[in-house]
Amino acid sequence: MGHCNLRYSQVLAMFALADCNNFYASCERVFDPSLMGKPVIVLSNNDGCVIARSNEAKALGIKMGEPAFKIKELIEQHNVAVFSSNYTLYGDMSQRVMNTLAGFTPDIEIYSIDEAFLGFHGFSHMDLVEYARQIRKTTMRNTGIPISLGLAPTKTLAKVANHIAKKQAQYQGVYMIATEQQRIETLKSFEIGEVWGIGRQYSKFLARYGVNTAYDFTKMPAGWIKRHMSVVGLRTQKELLGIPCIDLEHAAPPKKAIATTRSFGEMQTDLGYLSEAVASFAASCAHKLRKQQSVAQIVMVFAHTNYFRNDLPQYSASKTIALPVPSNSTIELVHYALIALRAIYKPGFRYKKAGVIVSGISTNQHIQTSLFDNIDRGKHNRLMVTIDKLNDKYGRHMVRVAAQGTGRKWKLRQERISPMYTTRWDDIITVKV
DNA sequence: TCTGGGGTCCTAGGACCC
DNA sequence: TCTGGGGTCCTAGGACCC
Repeated sequence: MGHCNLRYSQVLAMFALADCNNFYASCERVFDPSLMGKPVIVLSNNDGCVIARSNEAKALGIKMGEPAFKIKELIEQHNVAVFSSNYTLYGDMSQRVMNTLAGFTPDIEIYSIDEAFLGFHGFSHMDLVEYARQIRKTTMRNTGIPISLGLAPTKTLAKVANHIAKKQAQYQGVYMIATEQQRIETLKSFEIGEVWGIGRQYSKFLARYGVNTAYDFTKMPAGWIKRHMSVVGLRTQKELLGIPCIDLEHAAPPKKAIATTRSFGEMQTDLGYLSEAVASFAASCAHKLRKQQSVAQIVMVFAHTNYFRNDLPQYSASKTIALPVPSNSTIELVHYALIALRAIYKPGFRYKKAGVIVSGISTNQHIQTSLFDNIDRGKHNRLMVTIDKLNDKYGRHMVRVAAQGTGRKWKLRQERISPMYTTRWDDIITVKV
């Protein structure tokens, strides 16, 4: 790109990153317009810490990840609206946003619940900034969710542009890095720690070498970056230079690991309690496996005490078990998860969190059966299909294996959950019994 | 009293093989 | 006393993301 004034869009495909503003907080506001212009926050599981904030909440100085109990006074003082997280609602809203975005280009990668990359090639004749404004307006009209768009010739630069679109009001939610000159100007005033792929550790490290802006980073020798930050850092540098290295990924690849982990509302010492929780986590992993039509060979169970309680004895352990045959059967996964739990459980400690992670994942098409496999897998599969159908209709925990218990005593604390606005109850109850 | 959950990728080092 | 070299696989740990 020798000519400073040549527009990228004339020679390169352009990327846009569309990002929902304060997504979870915005979702809650869509269904309660009286909250417009007011501080809104959404809390993590167990109502533990802040995971989303409206602009007004940010202005009050409420930080991301801050424990809710520490800002109790601030909340009362400023009448902050507080919500427990409602992932069903956010998932539905996300789909609506993504459907709208997909109407503007066939090239879309859903990157997370609130972000999508859009690809524009063959759009060189168009005013992309104007087009992005339309996308923004249409999304707002269709879903009520405000979004920001950043445009640039690489995904990493599109992320930078998006950040500016969101933070600097004068751009009204749309910013494009359109020329080489603009790229340089933009990166000179962009903190390195805000760059996609540069986290806290690398920021600290880079600062020691006087690298403070994204522009500084582009000026470091490639060999030095590779040595200290691996090929991943090198890729980030190239992308910041305007050389595309990361493509759109259209179909989400199947997951390589699946986890269900939770903190408990209260610390627990009892093996019985832990067993019910772990059994439920394993059942959830099995269900997620079946949903993506895969099986897992490895089951890992972990449990640990509360790291924040320096006054209490600490314990943390995990146990990995290889299954004889890869499986997605709730019955089998629960069985092995409980064996693992019993192997690590030590009485006397107060456990705060536990989880199940399955890996060694493959498609469930052609399973290599073991000589010693004495489980009727056809029968298991049919049972699992039935369980999934019932749970889909009657709720996630309608049918479960005995080990999960019935009480859901380890249930989350969710004191401020919003109503299930987007759930269609008529679908749920019209079931032939 | 109260601090989330679910993922990915890369590298180094050890085991093992020929 | 001398004691190769190259390859693969696995795992743990560390970085990152939303």
